[in-house]
Amino acid sequence: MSKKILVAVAWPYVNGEPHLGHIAGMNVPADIFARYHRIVGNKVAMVSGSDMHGTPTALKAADEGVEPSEVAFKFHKIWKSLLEKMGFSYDLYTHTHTKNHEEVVSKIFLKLQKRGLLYEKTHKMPFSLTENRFLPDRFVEGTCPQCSFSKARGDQCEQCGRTLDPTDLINIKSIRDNSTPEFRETTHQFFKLSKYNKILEEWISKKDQWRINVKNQSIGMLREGLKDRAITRDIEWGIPIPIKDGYKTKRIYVWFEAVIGYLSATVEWAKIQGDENLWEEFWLDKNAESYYFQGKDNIPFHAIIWPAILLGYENHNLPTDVVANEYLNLGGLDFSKSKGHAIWLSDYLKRYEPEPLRYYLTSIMPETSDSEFTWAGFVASNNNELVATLGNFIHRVLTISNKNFDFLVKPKKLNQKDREILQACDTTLSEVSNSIKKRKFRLALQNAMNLAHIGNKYIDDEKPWATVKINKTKASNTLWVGINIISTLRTVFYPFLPKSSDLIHKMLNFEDNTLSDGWKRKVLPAKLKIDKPTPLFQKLDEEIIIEENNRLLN
RNA sequence: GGCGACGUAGCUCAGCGGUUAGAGCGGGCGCUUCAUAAGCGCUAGGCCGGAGGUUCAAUUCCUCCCGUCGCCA
Repeated sequence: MSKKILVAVAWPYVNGEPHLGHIAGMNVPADIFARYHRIVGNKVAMVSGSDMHGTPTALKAADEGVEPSEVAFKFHKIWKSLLEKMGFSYDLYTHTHTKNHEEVVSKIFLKLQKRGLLYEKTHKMPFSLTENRFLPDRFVEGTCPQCSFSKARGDQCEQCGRTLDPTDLINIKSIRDNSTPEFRETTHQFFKLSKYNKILEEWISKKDQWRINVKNQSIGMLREGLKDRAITRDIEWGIPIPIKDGYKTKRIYVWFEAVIGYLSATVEWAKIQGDENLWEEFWLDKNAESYYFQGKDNIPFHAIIWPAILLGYENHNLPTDVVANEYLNLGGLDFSKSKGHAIWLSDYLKRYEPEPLRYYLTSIMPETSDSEFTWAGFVASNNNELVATLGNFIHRVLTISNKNFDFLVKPKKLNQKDREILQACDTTLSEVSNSIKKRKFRLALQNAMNLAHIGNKYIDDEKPWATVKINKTKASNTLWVGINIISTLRTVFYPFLPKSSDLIHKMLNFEDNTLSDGWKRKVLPAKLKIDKPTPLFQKLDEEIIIEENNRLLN
């Protein structure tokens, strides 16, 4: 029974490059999940894209004196290419500055309006007299009324953390030209979020598979009560508002339209597939499942706001799960760009392979609490686990086979131990499967790696390098079982290390690829020729720990 | 300030009312030598953030406090 699985990955702001914190929290788990569902035979649409209209992007453009589109497209290209290099298997990675996205956003906007879920309200906003326009919250600063910090922004004070409204600021100034703005009335569209308070609370209460932080935070917010939110702004960069009068100089506010990207990207993907209605399988079929991967800062948008929009729009599937990760920190410091501490993905990829990083980031994935990236940890994980345990197991079995046998043939009779090992392969398949299904990716990786330990112990116990001299059949049988383990490792590591899996696949002279063999222990050909293997993973020199740490200090 | 999560061995984390708190990695010791000096076994290591409380019994439940992070005001 093939299921339909929508894998929705958070949309990054394109005001900078991806760093390791970004991909550890959303891309890595999403890709594992998507690849797993594909290999078990489910129909997957993994979609995301760049959030082009985010305030940070507009702000960066303003800082550099260029158009927002220039910044957005520049970083969109970078993101897209780096995500590809990491082997993330997006069915579509698009962006929000497309005609298609605008159409879908407009359609939803108009539907909500038609259903009486939007209303107009006027409030006061800072207006720059020198630039003749309204200033976004982050374009003004002034003295914080709480802590007297002189550079508090219009949305928040960086010193005391208080959230602010521009009208709260004392001695307000435009950060663009230091001029003093005046407050003018402006009219905006508000979404009746409050209408969905109760229904969302009931809906989330039933989600017993959701991670505890996601569920409790959402319920907490709902108990406090939702407030209606403005979904338009006085800005030029963004999606135009499909209202004829009075909204020419305004745009849809980014938090409202970016989440719609999940739907619009699926629609775009369907068009590219040549079947315009294909998106409906994921959004209208009530048996379809949808999983949203993102960082913990994004929980309210995915667990409350997006579901509310979907409820207003009618009939579209609500999230099956909102898989929010905590943060990946660096040496105890935040990975945040603004604080200047980051390992950029582009830098990493200049020097190292993608898969050791996928492995390490999965092993320390911040599923339940913040975790820490260290170069020492990275090197240890590569050298001790990938190379020494997994890579070496494969290498030793293939080497002994290649040196001693022209062909391995299917054993006539297996002993008790051999059968137990084959059983362990099957057990591993189901353990990894269960862990991934439950979105426990760290555990799933451990389940997979455990089979390599079992394999190493089996080879140690059976000593085929010795038995080959006295009992060639026994040695051959052991190696045959060993190849079964390798073949199973190829399968269970596929969601995590797809390239490596396909390399193993080739080494074993199998036809087609890992994906096409499905999630099961492959029935091996009766006669197996084993070539001289080349190591799967390379050891890293411990020197790089010092090198990389020095780079971080600069 | 309010809400939420987290705080358990050097590191990454499990556990969550009940015998001496677990795993992987790292450390130490031993075995092995087919393999990228890889592997296997054994072992050391912890007032389970702090203070109270509930209970026959608490790392596990409750309260308060401290710390970290996120969201909201």
